[in-house]
Amino acid sequence: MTTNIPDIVISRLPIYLRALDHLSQEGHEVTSSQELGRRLGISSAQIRKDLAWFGGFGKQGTGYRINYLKDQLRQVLKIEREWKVALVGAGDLGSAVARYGGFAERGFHITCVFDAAPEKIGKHLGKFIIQPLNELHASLQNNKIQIAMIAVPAEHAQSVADALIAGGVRAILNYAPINLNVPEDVHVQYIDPILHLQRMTYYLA
Amino acid sequence: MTTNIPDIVISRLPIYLRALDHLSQEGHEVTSSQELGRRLGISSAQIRKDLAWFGGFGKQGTGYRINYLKDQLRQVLKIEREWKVALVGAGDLGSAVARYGGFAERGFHITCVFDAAPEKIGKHLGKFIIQPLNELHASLQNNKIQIAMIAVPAEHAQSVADALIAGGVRAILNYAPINLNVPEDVHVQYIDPILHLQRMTYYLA
DNA sequence: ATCGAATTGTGTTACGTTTCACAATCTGCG
DNA sequence: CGCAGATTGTGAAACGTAACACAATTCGAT
Repeated sequence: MTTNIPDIVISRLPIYLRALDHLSQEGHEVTSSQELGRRLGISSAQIRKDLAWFGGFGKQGTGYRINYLKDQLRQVLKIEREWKVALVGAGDLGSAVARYGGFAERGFHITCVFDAAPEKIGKHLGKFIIQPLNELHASLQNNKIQIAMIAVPAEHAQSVADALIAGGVRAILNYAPINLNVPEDVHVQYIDPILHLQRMTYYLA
Repeated sequence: MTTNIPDIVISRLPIYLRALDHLSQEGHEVTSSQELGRRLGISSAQIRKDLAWFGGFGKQGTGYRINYLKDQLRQVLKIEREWKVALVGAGDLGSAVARYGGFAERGFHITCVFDAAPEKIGKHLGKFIIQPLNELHASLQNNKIQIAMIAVPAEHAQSVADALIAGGVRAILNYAPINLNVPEDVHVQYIDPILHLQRMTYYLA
């Protein structure tokens, strides 16, 4: 199967999964594309089309068994397994990220933390020991790390990204407010709250 | 001019603006759609089309004067002014948000901080005093606040959003991992790093 | 056993977005 | 001055995405 599934479809699957989790918690065992759509503000047709890329997960007349659908989506997204994650930057933002328990809870385990500042090296950040950047390459490779988060100042983000990629990282979550240039086979996602705010003010009076 | 500009166009303007800031800092005075596009991984045609929605900011043969274009974009996005922002939730995440200086730097001034926990009320968070939720409505209206950030647990996010909207908020930046149902005239943006990570694992081996 | 209400999966149509391609214009230089 | 090179703004074409609409199926009620 060489079908090329649109990235925009992939981007919605985690959202469906999140909604399915909530439905589970509320005691539901079965749901429908309509119910999901109502909750998410997405048309039921789109949800069905999205899921159809990966197979027929539902039953006509009945809908979708929530637990089954969750398992299937987790497999599609490859999050039924655990992932190791490197964190670069142990400043305010990096520290907050390292202390946040939500990543490990969801199977993303921070395994290494790096920082450039000599005075921080060797100190603990949560349960991690901060390593110097010159150990980055070796640590990434020893731990076979494919995912990294960047929480350094914008001016250093590109060189950090280059080093991460050289060390084998293929997915980057970038908290630095700058666009990264990366090879085609490397995936980058951006988190910049300012961008979101600036996008909304346009619509305000 | 009742032209309805696509939201996807609006969403790119802050990105252009960020890149223009970097170009300024590097000493450039003029740029072109090509140069911008190269930096951002966006086609030059798209950048020109996007900007053309708002007028001819460039000069044929020459390109765009960076400072002029920045000013124009800031006006379009309504970020040439200062905005007051309310923050709900003073837990780990809320505290990190409150302490982060980047918002004020960009004209988004956190003005009120709210939390449900009685033991936090009246304490300082950075330079803000944490207020109880029952003061939310009055404080929003007194301060004419239109923008809010939600940093409470998922299960309380919807009711907080409802209260914010009742108090006059029209733009919400939601850090809680849940979809919010809001009226048509209210804008919501989401920040959930887990979603970004789960979206990238699909492409990893 | 049959009916009716609910719901999926999907071919088709409608809509939205991006890219192409080029005339128009600008600048600097000989 | 007049030309070469660069670059914008934009109509038209190509591409991508979402919505529509319905046959097929399921299930519970009678």
